[in-house]
Amino acid sequence: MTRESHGQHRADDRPAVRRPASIKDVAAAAGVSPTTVSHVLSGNRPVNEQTAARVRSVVNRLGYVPASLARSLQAGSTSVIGLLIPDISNAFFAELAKGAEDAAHDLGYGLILCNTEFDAEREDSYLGLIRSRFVDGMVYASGSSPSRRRLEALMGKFPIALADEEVDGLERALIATADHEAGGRLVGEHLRELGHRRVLMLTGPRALRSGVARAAGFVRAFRGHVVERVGDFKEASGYRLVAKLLEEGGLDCTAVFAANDLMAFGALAALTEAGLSVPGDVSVVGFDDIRAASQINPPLTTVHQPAYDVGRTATAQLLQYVSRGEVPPASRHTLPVTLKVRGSTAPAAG
Amino acid sequence: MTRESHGQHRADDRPAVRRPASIKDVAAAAGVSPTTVSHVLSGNRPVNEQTAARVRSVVNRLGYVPASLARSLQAGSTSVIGLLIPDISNAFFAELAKGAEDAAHDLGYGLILCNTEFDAEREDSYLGLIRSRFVDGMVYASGSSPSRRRLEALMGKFPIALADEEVDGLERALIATADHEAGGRLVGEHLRELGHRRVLMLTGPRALRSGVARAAGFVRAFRGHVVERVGDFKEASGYRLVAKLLEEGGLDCTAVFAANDLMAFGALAALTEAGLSVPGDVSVVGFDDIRAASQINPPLTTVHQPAYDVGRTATAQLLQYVSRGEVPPASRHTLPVTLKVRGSTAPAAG
DNA sequence: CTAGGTATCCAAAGCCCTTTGCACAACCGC
DNA sequence: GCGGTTGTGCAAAGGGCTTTGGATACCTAG
Repeated sequence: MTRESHGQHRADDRPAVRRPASIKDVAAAAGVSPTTVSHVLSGNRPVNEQTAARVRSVVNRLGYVPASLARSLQAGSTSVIGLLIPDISNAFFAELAKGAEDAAHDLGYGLILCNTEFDAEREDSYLGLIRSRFVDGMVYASGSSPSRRRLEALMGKFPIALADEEVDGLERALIATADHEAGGRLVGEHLRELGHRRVLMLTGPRALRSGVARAAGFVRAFRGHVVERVGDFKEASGYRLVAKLLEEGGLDCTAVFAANDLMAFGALAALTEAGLSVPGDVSVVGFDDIRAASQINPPLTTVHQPAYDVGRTATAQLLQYVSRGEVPPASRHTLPVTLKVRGSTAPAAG
Repeated sequence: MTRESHGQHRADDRPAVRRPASIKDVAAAAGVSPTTVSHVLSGNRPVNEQTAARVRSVVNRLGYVPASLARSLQAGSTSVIGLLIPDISNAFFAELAKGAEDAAHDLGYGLILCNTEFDAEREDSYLGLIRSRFVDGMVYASGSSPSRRRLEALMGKFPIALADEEVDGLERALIATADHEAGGRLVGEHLRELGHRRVLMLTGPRALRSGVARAAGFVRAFRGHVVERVGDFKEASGYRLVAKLLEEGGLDCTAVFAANDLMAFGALAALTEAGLSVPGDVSVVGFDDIRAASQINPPLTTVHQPAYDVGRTATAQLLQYVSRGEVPPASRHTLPVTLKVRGSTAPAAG
């Protein structure tokens, strides 16, 4: 009992946060029932204009704002979705996030940022958001492979859209993705036309289908010798892989194709440090066309991915169904990519 | 008729989304009361191990996950906060967002991304999130000035933290910001030590307090002659201002200090085009240390801002109070900046 | 004068969960 | 045996909102 009174009202101590006005307070102050207040605010049923005016005035005076939580509970949906991405500080995902945010905001939805750092545990904790129905849906862009199984189970029960990502055996899914295979093909053709015959390809983790598609498209179009090294889409890994090869006695390739721009940056740095000139000695190609790609020296030849559109399309598609309480159907939206030829590629030396 | 059959048999069709199991369903299936289920799951009160096991098995079988919405309603808080920024595709804010997200996730909070594009209307709609108590707090990083007044009113009532942002006359606020003044000072000292005596300073709009602080710190430490030109933080303005001075008969300065990296890039381009060598003839310094700064040629000497830490600190501070249901006190956290000396600065010629 | 609107408003039933006060046994030491 | 623990589980009271089926009063028409 003493403990209770301690919490109740510590006389000389004002409460940490004053309880905000509820619909009951408004009703009482206006001399009507909560029902009427609700009707005035929502317009769901007609209310006598005089009464309505009185209610509105009280609402203003008390600064009443309906608790969206209660409304959501009653409505059975929150008007919030999640966006699951590995790394918001990667310009590609930032751009994608912007597209997703725009689409969500257009339809009055909020967007919860789920940054996973490719950490399976973190991803799971964020997927809890949808299982506990705190979000009405989820845009899933490139997660950690360990959770694929879990994702699969979720997709049947909850509205999920895949952005720039594919999942083996998940046919029944809503997917918006750039044309990775075509992107790889464009690079393959470009390097081939420049006379390159031996290329170092820095891929991402094999579990990510998008990366696999890029590599496949490239190999198919290039038709030369391809040395493959597996990285993790981070700048450091591009640097490390190339530096290691150089140490071990030479690259033995006239070009490097990195599966994303960040790794290309890393490769560029390693090459430059080793005294090699780009594109004089070695050509470098990236993928994504993040902003820095055109600002770096030399400007990076890369495949432009419509990151913004991918995010926007995936989200808009998802919401089209979520907002009607439906589970989205299987459908695929493949967005075109383009090759941006810049200064980092040149005809093969020799 | 055709339309309906298109949507599958509608008469006795299952609903679009099956109603998920509630605590009542679990209780009924396990032959206990909802109370007991709650206790089993929360551990708030001891439950007979045999009963608990039975409940847990039913929970698994039904795939029951408590509706976080109901829990939040009852608890009076949602464990979600908002992050309001102008542009997530700007690398600085993406980094800041990452810090904020990390801090939030560490404490089990979700983060709603509020991207405003400097649009006052959009900002207001997002501030509704906090007024309707859908978020427990808000990290506010650089909003549109029109809403300052509104922000001011909010700060008294709701938990809000300012990130890398200052507001005139808003003393009673929780603020985390980089030490802009010190950054300017570092640059001032650096150029002074290199023997520069006349410097062209490209500032940002005077309305932004952070830019003003940078300039003030610089002037104080440099103690030489400073020519000031006002830009707008964009690359083009850096180019334009320098090009114009060169046309009008010479720079008459041995160094340029731009208030951010983008303007420094512009300045660099203008100088190079005019046949001047950097840093041979003129030294150039930027501010922010965005990625491209180290990749440009020559690599840019600049002030590194801890964007990640600013986001993280602002959020962690906010949550420290929010998680206890308190309104955060006025406090200021100034984070240290560092000077990155790279290839764009050298001793003054002559 | 009554049947059938129409305009207004309210009571009560949820939405799904957690918390708290009790009830009921079974058991303890004295 | 008696007051007093422990262990175990339930009923009921919210938390703040929306929705829905009346209730009430007042009218209009037949």
